[in-house]
Amino acid sequence: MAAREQRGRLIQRPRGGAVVGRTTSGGTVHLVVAGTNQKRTVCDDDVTHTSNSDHPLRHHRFTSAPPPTTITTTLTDDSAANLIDKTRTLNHLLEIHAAILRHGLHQNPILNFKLQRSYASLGHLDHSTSLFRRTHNPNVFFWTSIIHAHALHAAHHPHALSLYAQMLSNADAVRPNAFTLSSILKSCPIEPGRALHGHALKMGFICDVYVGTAVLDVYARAGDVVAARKVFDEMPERSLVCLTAMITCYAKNGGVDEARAVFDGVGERDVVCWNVMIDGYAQRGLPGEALGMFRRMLAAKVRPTEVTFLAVLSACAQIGALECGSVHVATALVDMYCKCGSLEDARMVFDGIKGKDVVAWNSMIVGYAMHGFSKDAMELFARMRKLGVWPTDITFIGVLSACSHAGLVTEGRNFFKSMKDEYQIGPKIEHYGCMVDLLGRAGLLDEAYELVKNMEMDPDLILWGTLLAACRLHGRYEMGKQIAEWLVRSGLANSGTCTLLSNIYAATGNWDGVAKMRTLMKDSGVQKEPGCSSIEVNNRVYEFLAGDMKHPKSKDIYVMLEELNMLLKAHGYTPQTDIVLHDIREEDKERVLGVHSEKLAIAFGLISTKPGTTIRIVKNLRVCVDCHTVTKLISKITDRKIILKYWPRNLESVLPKLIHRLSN
DNA sequence: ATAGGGTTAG
Repeated sequence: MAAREQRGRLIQRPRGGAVVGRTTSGGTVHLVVAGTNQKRTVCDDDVTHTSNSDHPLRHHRFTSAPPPTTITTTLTDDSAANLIDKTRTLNHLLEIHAAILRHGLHQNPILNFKLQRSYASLGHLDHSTSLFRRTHNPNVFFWTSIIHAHALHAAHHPHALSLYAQMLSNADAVRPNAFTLSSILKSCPIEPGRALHGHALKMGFICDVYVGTAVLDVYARAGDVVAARKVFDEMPERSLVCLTAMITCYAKNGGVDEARAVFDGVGERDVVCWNVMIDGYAQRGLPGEALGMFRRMLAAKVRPTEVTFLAVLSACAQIGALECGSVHVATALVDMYCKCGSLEDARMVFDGIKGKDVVAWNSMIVGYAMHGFSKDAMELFARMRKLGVWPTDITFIGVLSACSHAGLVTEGRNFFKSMKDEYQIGPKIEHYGCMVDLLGRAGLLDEAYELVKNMEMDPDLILWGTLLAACRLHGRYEMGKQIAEWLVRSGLANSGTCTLLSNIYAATGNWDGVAKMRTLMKDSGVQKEPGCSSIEVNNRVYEFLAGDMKHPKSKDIYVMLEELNMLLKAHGYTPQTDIVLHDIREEDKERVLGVHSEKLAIAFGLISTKPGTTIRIVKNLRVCVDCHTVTKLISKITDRKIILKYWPRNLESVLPKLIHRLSN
């Protein structure tokens, strides 16, 4: 045992210091020892041999963690190989190893090989090396495998080089091939790397795309862009990995533009390729470009990894927007994409999060629910529960509003009940809000009103507003009028209440009431925030107010609107003029409706983006019924996906702001 | 029968 340890040290640090280089002369490869510049031959005795009888594992019994598979007494070469391939834990591997020794199968080089690889891949290089050391005359496969195992971690690179040197100078002189070369190149700094490049050229290995890429990478790591490019240019074929190595080389050595040029020429990009480009921009201090790339990556349906998040985080940090950990950042991104209406992008980021916490689940569930993807929200909730993640009150906001959007009254009632009974989460006013919305939308206004009256807390204006909106939706004007007038009388009303009451008056033809409300709103100073719709085109955010003429393309926008109007009417659309709060002529009402800010934004989106592009509008106020109908029709007529999102300004969070900032 | 290349901090 002591002798083996001593030999181990000897191999790691040969006489004179670490092996860092070697030279080629006339096709013969010699080893150069650092510091001495002496040539040295590693003798065969450096390789330890052990026999089955003295193996420490022979009588090993494992008591902790039962093995996943029972090892039968009839272990064969094939079944043993099979077991090794399926092994995922060290304990199980040790168990199999012991069984192999007990059955005398340890002579089988394939089994030994597989064991050695398994130990290495499970992160136990020590076991792997010790097994390799006990192997008689390892062939080129064994050598390549053990060298590769050492090449995977920078800490073991000197040892990998030492092993390579031993392989060359062994009595049996195992000759390296392209596989061996590509493995050892990973461990090489520029100096032995350059020599190996020469060797690869001489032996014709340089034509191998793996070797070529590894050589390119050696120069890239050393910052020799010219040499790397030369290797790249002379390669007979270029894989995605090779292209990525070239992009990395440029990106890391101050040539983002050159990197981008190569990147643009890549046909099918994978996540690593995108990561390199995103990180390249982030490292060059171009966070806007980095985030733009990230968005493009998501658009290309490439799922981000934690490396992506790191680069994106770095870009965000440069803008000074984020100061939190990576699950949090990823969740913030999910949230951001949900709020911007990009549910697919949000989902892509969500799926990439390792170790999702309940906040991450909540963001995605609420995101789906808020955009009417009730089924997805419910499915995600079920999956979350299956994985044992305990819901919070926010989860139920998502679940309940999903029920509300889908009209699932019974399910909603059950969730509301289970929230208290099963999960011990006391409903907050927001949950009552969801229930009122659910019942209200379903026309069950009396039940909704009862719920509000029996709440353990005082209803707020949002809750009343929900109920009032439902009253208007189902024509329950009397109930709505009573509630709203009471709110106005008790001085609780806000602009929303007044607007709704005006709506109700207008709907019932009570123009005196409408006029009274207008005066009241003016006098009491309750002001309606002007409706404003924004749209992002070519990385710029454009804002529109109702009847806006300030946009340079206003003329085109209005021409487009007129054309749309014609088509809409041909599709049977009639403007819902009853929502207009002015006692004016019918055609004037139509005119007022026709220039609502979201319609202008949509028209602008249609004339300034390519056919088929999704149009995303964010509006600060709720979208009126007419605009909702029109938007759905326009989407159908123009065959465009249109996302019209209500997002109040005062609730705007950091990330949507970030997007706006980046866009300006 | 058994092996290989590209992305991660200031």
